[in-house]
Amino acid sequence: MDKFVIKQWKNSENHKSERCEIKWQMEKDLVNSGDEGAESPRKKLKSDTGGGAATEPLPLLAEQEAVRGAEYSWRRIRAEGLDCDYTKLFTKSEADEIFVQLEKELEYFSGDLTKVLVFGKWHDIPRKQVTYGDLGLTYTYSGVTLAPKPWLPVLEKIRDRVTQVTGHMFNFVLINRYKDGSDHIGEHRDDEKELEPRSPIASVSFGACRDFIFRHGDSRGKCATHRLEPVKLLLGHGSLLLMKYPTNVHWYHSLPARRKVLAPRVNLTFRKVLPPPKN
DNA sequence: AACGTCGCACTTCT
DNA sequence: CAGAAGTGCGACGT
Repeated sequence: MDKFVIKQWKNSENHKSERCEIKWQMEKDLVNSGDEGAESPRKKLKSDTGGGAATEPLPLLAEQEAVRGAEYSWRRIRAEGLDCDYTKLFTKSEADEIFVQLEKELEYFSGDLTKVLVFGKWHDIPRKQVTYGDLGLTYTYSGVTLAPKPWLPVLEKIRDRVTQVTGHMFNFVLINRYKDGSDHIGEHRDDEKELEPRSPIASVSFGACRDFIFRHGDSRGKCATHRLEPVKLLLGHGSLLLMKYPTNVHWYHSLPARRKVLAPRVNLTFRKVLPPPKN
């Protein structure tokens, strides 16, 4: 399966580095991404000694324990107004297979749907994007309205696993593909008005392991009113990050550039989108 | 607010 | 240890 993944990747159009380097990185990413947990292994990342800190070692949450027994171990990520749970959703071999299938079957948006409107200016987004979900829903984001394509079996499989493990149902998924470490997404909150209020968002990742950073809204800028440390996670191959209310009220999140990452990552954020208002 | 890019200061790597 | 590379984050835009 690894060979298949690597072959698949070598046929991809987006890279400038040596093939052997890419192959090596891909192997490394896939090997490393299986069990890294939510906390960065890098020493510079603060452990929970300090102020707004974040992570405790793996207690199981009662309701999920009832559903899945000890099969999934969860890491709670907590800070003031931040409430997330992280677990490995798929085994490495399951995740490898799904990743190959996603790379083969997903059809990303092109043309106008690859741009966002900010301050009256159109920008190409530094990633690829597509939405799938129940037909009739729409999702509007920075000047672009995205209509979902119909569910694919592989997406239903992921969605159903998320439901099984979290007890939450989702009718929509926004998919972002980061071709390498230069692709990224800036700080934002998922506060679109067509999201069901207080519903959690389930973020499932495949491929390269990437840093993921939360910053408290009031800690940003020159006149910050709070001084909360950013909360930094690593999102690994086959992982699930469940972002629960009220995380998205006060915390911004981003996937920063990581120039040394050479392999692609595909991220799926499952959401509960309200049906369009009747007119 | 938006959410991207840019520039600069700082840190980490080699 | 010094220069290069990588990162964090505020400023800016319409």
